[in-house]
Amino acid sequence: MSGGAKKSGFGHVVVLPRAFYDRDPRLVGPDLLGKVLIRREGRRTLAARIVEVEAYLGADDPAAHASIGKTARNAVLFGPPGFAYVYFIYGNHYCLNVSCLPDGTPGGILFRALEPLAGIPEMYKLRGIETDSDLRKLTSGPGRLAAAFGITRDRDNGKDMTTLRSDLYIADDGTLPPQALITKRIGITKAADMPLRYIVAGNRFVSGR
DNA sequence: GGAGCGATGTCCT
DNA sequence: GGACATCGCTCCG
Repeated sequence: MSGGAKKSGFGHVVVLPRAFYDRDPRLVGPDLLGKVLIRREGRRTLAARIVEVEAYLGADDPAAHASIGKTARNAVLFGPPGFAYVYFIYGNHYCLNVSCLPDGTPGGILFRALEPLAGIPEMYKLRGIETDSDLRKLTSGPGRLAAAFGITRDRDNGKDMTTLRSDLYIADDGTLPPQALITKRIGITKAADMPLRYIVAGNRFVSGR
């Protein structure tokens, strides 16, 4: 904004409130496109624009972790909205979700791709890849973006993402909502035809084709 | 540039 | 014991 430059590069940002997530994931998903995921990493700020997400529902969605009922692992999905659900997959990768719908009703949004905005050198460091390697591969894919933001289950699962007191939250920086496209979800075998993937039209950081 | 596949930890049956 | 909301490396065209 105007005046003195801020280290983060962001001026007026508004953290998305809990009510934003207290809705069906099929409404929350497209509304998250264009919003900004922010991590306070020590004195540094990591920020990236959300360009690809997927909705995961409850009992009616066989691909959703919540479809098997509440367990120790997926409990966050059954809790109140606006909390981070982080799980470990394929022995190598973490994936970040945010819970939706009121306490007792499961649902969430998986973050699949981001467009880096600030703290890019730190993201490369966290990914453990060369600083001059392809920027598109930095945060394009759920495992990649989690690594770039230093997200782990121990550190972040169950964290409130609706407050500045948290070191991981989502904000609106005033960018106009982008045009959204809806497609089938990626990388699943069950319920693979449900149109629950939301992407920013034409954005080069979107994963897949 | 695309298909094939191994690595690897955790959870649930 | 098998499945898994992935990634990056091969090998082939």
